[in-house]
Amino acid sequence: MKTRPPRATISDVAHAARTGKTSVSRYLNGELHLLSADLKARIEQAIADLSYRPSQMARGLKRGRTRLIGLIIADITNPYSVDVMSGIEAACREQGFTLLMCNTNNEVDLEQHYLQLLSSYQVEGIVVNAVGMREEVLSHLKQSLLPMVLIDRKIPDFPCDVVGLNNAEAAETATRHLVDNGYYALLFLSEPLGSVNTRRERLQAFRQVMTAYPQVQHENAELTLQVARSLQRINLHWGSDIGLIGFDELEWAALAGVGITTLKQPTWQIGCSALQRVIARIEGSDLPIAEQVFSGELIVRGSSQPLR
Amino acid sequence: MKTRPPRATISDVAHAARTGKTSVSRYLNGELHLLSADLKARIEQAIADLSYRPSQMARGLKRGRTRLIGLIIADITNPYSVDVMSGIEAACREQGFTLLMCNTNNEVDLEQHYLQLLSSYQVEGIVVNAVGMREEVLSHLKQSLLPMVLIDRKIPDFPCDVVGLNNAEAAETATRHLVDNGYYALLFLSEPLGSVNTRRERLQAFRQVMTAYPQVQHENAELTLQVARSLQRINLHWGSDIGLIGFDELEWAALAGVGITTLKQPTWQIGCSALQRVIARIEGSDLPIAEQVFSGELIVRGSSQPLR
DNA sequence: TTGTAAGCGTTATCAA
DNA sequence: TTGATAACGCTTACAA
Repeated sequence: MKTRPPRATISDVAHAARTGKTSVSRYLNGELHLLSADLKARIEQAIADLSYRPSQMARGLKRGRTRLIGLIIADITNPYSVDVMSGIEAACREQGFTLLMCNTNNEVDLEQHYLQLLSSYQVEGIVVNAVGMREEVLSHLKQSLLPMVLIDRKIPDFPCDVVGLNNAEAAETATRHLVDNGYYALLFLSEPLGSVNTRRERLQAFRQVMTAYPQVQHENAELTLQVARSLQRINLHWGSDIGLIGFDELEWAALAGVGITTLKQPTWQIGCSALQRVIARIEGSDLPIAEQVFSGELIVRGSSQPLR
Repeated sequence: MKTRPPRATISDVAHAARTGKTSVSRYLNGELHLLSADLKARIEQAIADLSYRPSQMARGLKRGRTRLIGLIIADITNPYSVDVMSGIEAACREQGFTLLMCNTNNEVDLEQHYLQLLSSYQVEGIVVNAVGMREEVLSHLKQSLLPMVLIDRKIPDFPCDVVGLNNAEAAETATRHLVDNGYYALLFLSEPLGSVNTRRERLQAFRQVMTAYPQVQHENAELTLQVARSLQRINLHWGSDIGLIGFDELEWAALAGVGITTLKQPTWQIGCSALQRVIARIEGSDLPIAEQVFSGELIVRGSSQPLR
């Protein structure tokens, strides 16, 4: 059993600098105008000598501000989430906050667990990356009274700031692209719609565009066996003259066959904005609850160019 | 400016249950045998009524144990890192620890920043996923006196527990596979070797295997312009009869062309073991510093099957 | 079986 | 300009 040396405390510093804790605290909090040059120097020296770092635990306890922000992610292995995370992380750093990341692995119990956990560490706000999160899980979040911002997905009947993609615009862009490229039958694939706003918005835009092109067959399918049936109904044989556009850019999209056309989301930007919004709430902003959407970008590759 | 209701404290609970803080604390810490059934019930009720959650800040301050573990990752967008992270996260949860994840983005300054940050939150130990981390950065870590475990990569001249892949075995497997499949000229590609043990170990195993096959041409190259030169020297034209094996399994490996053969690392397992090792150190284990290696698995796809 | 009081490392109040 | 001193919410001797 080895035992590590205890950290230096503010009292140690005060003692080494032959002064009181108050002055050291002032030094730490930038109230330098209250300190004589001499005292300032002594404190500086003592801190260096003891390589003292203030305890955020004690600080948080006393001030009630922990400078901690919680991030709840449904699926940490999702590339979209990783990108968003990266944006949030950068924004946190810039604003002097620290991120407590939690991965719920799409499990309801974990969701609860982490929500309580974050609360017990007194995070000042949370960002929820709801991509892939099941609905019954999201509803738990409503209980939390913390400043909170959702990413990508809204929670039905729960007013909350949301930052995400302009789904309608993006779906419209993608749909028109296919039509313009001469495809004569379109299939819209989606996970079960449920009350997930992103899916509904994309589908609605798709249908809207379709009304302008009565000659183009179209169909909607949930990602189940129903897909096969729909393919059959629009008389399309998988593997021959079929186009493909996916939401979310993928690292390997250019490598798979002729390349897959994707609709790229400004993920980093989304993460960054979400964080700024939480911080605004933490600082007490009472702006009306809002939805902030960003435009996507269509990255055209071989999969949406008709074969000759 | 909205103001949120203050959290209930242990005193509030004690008051509501008509008892003292001590009993509530005992209840919270599972010392139930010391409480009468009646008192236990009152406390339970009060906690529920106030939806009280103990403050980990105060707890950590008092006990000196924060149940926090820091994770330093060089590149959060690296799929390998994400997998490892996932394993660590699961192990943390099981052991009742919470993870503070930090992404250094391969930047030296951030490394320093996060090291101090983790220390100021009094994490009880750290795991460093050094994949992609520059050497001069790793050396900063030596300063930390915390229980620490490295993943994948060692730090030169710094004795520390390491968990990772059995690089020699893996490189040997991959090399033999190529030879067995009839390739007659092998090229070993690597980032600059530097003093990075993983790269050196893999290269050494490669050379070792090569001594057994004098008829097979081979060459080593750093991932620079030198690659082109080496390709030329072994008289190989990129695009025709060339095989490929990559370290680390990739989600899309099967989708790219004929598929890319990869050497899959047991990433999750590695993360999990690393965490268990840190915890052992936290609990005071003074086992000798050790290196724990796992075997990789060769996932054979088209890229290592010779074209006819 | 229950409760009182001291103290963890900070910051805030107030007096010197 | 400085510095005691009292909290912050919890755990833990120690008493009762």
